[in-house]
Amino acid sequence: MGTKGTTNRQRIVEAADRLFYVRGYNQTSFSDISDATGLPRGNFYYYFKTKEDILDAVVESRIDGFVQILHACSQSLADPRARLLAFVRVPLQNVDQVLQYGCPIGSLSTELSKSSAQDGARVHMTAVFNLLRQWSATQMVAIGIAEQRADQLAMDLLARMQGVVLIANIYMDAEFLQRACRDVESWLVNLIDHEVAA
Amino acid sequence: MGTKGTTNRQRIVEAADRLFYVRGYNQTSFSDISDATGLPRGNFYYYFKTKEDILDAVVESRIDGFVQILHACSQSLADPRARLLAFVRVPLQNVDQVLQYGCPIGSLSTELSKSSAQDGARVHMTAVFNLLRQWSATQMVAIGIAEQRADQLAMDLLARMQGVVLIANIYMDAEFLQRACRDVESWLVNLIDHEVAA
DNA sequence: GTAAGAATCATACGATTGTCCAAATTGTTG
DNA sequence: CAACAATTTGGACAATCGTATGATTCTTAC
Repeated sequence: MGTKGTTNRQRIVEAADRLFYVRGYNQTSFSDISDATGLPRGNFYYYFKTKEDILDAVVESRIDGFVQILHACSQSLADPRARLLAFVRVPLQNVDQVLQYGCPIGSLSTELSKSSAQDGARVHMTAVFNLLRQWSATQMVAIGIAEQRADQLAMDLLARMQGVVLIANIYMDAEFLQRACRDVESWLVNLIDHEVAA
Repeated sequence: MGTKGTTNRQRIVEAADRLFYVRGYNQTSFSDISDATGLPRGNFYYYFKTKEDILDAVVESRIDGFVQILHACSQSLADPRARLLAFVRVPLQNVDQVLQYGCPIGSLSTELSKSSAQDGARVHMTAVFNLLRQWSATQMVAIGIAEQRADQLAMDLLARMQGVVLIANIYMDAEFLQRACRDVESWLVNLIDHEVAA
């Protein structure tokens, strides 16, 4: 079978993934992907009918990546609290990228929420948020928080992290990123204690 | 003098302002602005040498708008606490726009933080954030919070609001927007009491 | 070894992009 | 009215965009 084929397809998706993050979706051209991969432009249309198909593949790839990461996190950490705290610390493990380009999910979702592309892209991208949202809520339920409340808190957690990353990106302020992440951590700890006690 | 000239220039800036918000900067073409204003494309280059100059004018216009709003807020509300609470409630007064297009400042800043445009645009756009940051910090200092701590809290406030608006936009969730804004409100109130007491 | 199909390549298309300019129009002043 | 500057206009520009196609190479099965 196409061992080389899937390789090339994967190279396209990987290059597009990074470019969509660094330069944005609309500002990434087929020439950019061509330059990044070394593959000629015409080859793309063998794997993808349109540019939005590449975006869909990138989103799907990101979802797969997160699924793997979250799965590995769930296996290496038994305590749901520890899992959530590890999740909060994710931005601190890619400080430079976060400061330069913001959150890969948040920035792309924001771009796609503009009324330029079809609704398909917007819907697909929110799937990534749904994944993180449901995973976070699941951990909270495991701690002992009611399901409905857990979903609320999961959205709050995503909102806080997105806000922190956005401001850190705007100001390219590493110090703020670290401090604010710690604040989210302690907020989460206090909140869990308080919620479970009730 | 150019009474008609400044009018046309203003019309361009106003149309660009809305289009940059609704469709994004990169996805707004000169044809779009031409269609929105009824002015021919060629006319833009009498007032602006480049597209980025239009962006600069839009940013300047937004700064002026915020300066006026904040000034009016400072005059109508004597209590700094009330001013901050009114600031937090701003997203609730433009719910539909926020849900559809997100925050005018945050989304545009995020777009410009990508490595497509020159640094000039990025720097100019952060000026809007600086305005809100300094104003918020000023209110907190007026309440009795130390200057350095007030700046930290101002950034936290901006981060929380940005996060709430971003998530509300992604999910187009009006209910979350209202609840989360109230949460930020109560966080702010509790925080002020706690900080001032110390 | 050769036919069939998958995969790769170079090239070209029409549309749109931001940019620019040389006339045409308007408005102001002597 | 004439002269001059300020403003407006429509079209043309090179470049790039996403898209598309026909030919070429590679892989595989019989």
